[in-house]
Amino acid sequence: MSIDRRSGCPINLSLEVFGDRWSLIILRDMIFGGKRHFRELLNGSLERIASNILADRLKRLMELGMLTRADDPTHKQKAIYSLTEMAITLVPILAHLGAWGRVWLPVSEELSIRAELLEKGGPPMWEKFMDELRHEHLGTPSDTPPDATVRATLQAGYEAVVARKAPDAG
Amino acid sequence: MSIDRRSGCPINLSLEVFGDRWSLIILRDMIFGGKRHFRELLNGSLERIASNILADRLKRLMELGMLTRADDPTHKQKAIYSLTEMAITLVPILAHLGAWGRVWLPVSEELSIRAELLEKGGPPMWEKFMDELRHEHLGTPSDTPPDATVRATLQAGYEAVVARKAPDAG
DNA sequence: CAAAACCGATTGCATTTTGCAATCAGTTGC
DNA sequence: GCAACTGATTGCAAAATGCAATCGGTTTTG
Repeated sequence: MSIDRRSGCPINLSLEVFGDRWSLIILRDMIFGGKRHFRELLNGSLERIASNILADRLKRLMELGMLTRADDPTHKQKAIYSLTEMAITLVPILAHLGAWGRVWLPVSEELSIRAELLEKGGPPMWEKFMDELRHEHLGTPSDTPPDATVRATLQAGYEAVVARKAPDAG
Repeated sequence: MSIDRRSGCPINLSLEVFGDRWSLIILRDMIFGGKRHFRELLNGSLERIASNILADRLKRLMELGMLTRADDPTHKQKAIYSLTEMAITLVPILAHLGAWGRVWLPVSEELSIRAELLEKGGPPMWEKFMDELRHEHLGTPSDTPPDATVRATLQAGYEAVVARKAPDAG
């Protein structure tokens, strides 16, 4: 379950951490979707992860130091998963990954608007986003009002595209 | 063999292209190691890829438009694999991946010096490297002398570390 | 206060992918 | 002519994945 260490190459070691089809999807949903609970990740992801794979990856990501798990005080069974600093610093990689995919792959418009905004925001926006994630997951202080967060900005962009594409829904 | 399209999310689509343990290793060896032939990739990689996996991934990467294959005029059996623009634009992602791995994972000193130099060089160095790769793989013009290439710079850094660690070898 | 919905998983099982070693037919160099 | 090398392919065991059903417990609902 832990890391292979086929070689000490940084790219290889990074791939051994998240070089699979699901680990980064889970982290994406936590980072951009704000998901913190098992069921949110299970039912919320577009790619329909299976529950045993999700359980396995959450365990693995915890062992690797990317996530921590805590009991939810409001519900005796609920677990809250938090990103560690190690996972939060993946933001620039996810931004690049999204930008690359947007250029070369058949992305859908509504799902790529976030990547576009994040790319245009550049490193300053990524830094701000990482600070927000540190506040949210690690409890560090922050003075960003809840409606001016990067996540809210990305979400607003997404909703604007959806509204434009289906103007007379409802 | 081709892409799954579990969703149109750019991050997901990117993962479906190289979200496995070997695809990026192969591209890494072509980009940083200058490998162009099957046997070079087979015997050259530190991680000891199996020949069937290598054949499978080369085929897959060609189908996805990341590589092209041409006959080597000097040897009727030899194939030369070339990066496409799609693959060359992975350089910034590989640079970030290496930088992240260097911070968080137990990298070896001699194998991470390249990542360190590439990180310190920043986007200007990445652009220069991509131009060199375009020259090497796509035949576009370039006026960089062969000894001043980014790859040569990275290689020199690697050899300096190796020499320092074993000063009286040979 | 019982039924229903929800909680984070776990189990069983079929399918797919991986990893490894051996091998292939053709080409080249000596 | 023969050994070494070329890009692969084959057979097979082991591991990972995908899917559906289920678990024991908690909370909400009528």
